[in-house]
Amino acid sequence: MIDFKNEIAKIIYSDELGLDIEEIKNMVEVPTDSSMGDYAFPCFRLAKVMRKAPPLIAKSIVLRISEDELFSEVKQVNAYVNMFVNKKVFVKDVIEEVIEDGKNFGKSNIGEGKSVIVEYSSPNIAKPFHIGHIRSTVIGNSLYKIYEAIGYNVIRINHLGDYGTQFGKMIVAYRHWGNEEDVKASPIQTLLEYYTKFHIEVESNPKLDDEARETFTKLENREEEELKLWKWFRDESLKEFYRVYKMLDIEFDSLDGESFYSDRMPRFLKELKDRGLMVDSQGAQIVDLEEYGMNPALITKSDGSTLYVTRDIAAAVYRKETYDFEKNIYVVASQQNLHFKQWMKVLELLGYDWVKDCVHVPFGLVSLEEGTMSTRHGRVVFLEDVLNRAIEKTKDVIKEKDTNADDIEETAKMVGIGAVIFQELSNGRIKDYVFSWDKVLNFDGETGPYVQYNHARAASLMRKAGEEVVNKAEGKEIEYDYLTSESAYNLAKEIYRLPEVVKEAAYKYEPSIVTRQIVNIAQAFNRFYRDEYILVDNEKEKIAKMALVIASKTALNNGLGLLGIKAPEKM
RNA sequence: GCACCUAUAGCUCAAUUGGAUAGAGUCGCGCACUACGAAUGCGAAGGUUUGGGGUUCGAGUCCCUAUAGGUGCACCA
Repeated sequence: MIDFKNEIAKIIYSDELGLDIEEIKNMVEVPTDSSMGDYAFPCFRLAKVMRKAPPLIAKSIVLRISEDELFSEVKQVNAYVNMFVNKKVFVKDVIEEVIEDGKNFGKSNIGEGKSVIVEYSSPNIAKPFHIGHIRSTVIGNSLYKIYEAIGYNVIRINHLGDYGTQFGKMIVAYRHWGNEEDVKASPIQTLLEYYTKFHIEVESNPKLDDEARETFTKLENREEEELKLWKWFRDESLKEFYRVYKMLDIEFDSLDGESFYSDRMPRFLKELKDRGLMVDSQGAQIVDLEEYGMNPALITKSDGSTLYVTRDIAAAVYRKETYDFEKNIYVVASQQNLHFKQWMKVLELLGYDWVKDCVHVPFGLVSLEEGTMSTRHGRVVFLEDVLNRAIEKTKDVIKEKDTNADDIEETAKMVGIGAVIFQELSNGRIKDYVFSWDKVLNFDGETGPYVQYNHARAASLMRKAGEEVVNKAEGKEIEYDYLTSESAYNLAKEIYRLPEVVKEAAYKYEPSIVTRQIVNIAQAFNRFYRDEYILVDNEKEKIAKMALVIASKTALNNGLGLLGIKAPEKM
């Protein structure tokens, strides 16, 4: 597609400005009010260099941009150069590109030949998969799709919380009060009960804590009995996690969690010592970070066992050496901001300069109306329940509306689960939010079902138009004179933006930017649908309009795909 | 106490990174299903961008400060 900002920058560019084309391109903006133009160039910043009043500069620029093929009108308004693009050229350019690219529309090859790692989901073994986990899981999955779309080879890592003192406690609890059948029947629930019981019992019997630490040390030393139990707990938990991953259609390339790095740590302990970074403090080994305004990083406990700072250091180095990433992205809650700053600083002090390519992508807290989530106090909403209820709700809606959905079961899954994912990805990640059933089960307004609905409606139009018309539209036998209306043009404009929005989302690690754009496309499609009757008798007009319908459907489908949401043909 | 994050319409959120008259959805109100899907559309209403200073041609956006909420701060992850 024509890169209008770039075209404008090329025209405006001249040596005396002291700016390169890329800088000028970044100055080109889209006016908030489209009646002022499709693109605008503010001249304030040039005033200093050129020693001329901004409006005069604007005037001189206007003279250099001819009203030719690309622009139908260029005018100066105060310090701005306002440009209106040639609608016919623009609509043609967009439609032909989308039809040609099809499923690849929105993609680019910026990342070709390069790898990024996305670490996401990372639940703790033997703990329930609850609504709090949806954020990392769904944001990470979307970032994977977004980075893949801009050409990167993406490695998806589920950094399981499968190690640490907690497993010492779990094993101790199992030995005291557990039995095999209960665990097999309902692994996570049972293991959680043991874990909770441990915390109650330890109040009156502090020796249990010592026992747990010893047990964990045995696990670290890979003693057979402990290792066997640990592996069993892990496998049973994973089975339950995968039920949810399957519903969400999410996969991973690696499940190497914390345990995987357990035997890779001595190397770093040595490096830290050799560099004189390791300090003894109250029996523990620390790296002092006071001069960087941080608390010390705890490397090993007084009993010699390691902590998660150490494991994250080992993990980062392992990943660099294994995958040679350009970027190593961690989708982890903002509560861990300090932790990430700490271990990254330690790596920097060790001289690993690539640590600058490790990015923590934080997100805000999910709480319940009753307060912050707490499995031990029963304040928890399971993700699986949320998905199931969304599916049930969708079934009710389908029955009530008596729609033309073919397979109710399948459609309800697409729409219900899509609604939950969409909701999660519609706000900026850093925002905290309070989980609400009303909100997650609301399908009106700027929601997943709304976007899917418009996609289904476009599909419906294609079915009604018939194969012949669709084929001609896809064969680009299009008379663009039929697509000159304001609503057709605005729709094309929103579709046009998708590829650049994908890049922005990648660069900012922010899927919600894509979410917002597909809402814009759906809204513009709706307006086009309202303003113009599409299945007209005039064959050529019908084909032209169908081409725009197809382009809209493609854009919606691809956009939803980047969020990890399916686009039903009927619903 | 210190550090980081957040604060925009009744509610949930945007605002092209410092640009023109701050936009959507939702709630409530009033409309529209006898051409293509009402999970929809249209209209009106809704604002001292938390308060106060500052920086400059220009500030919701940057700086300072106050307030409110959240998160984190040594042997859990």
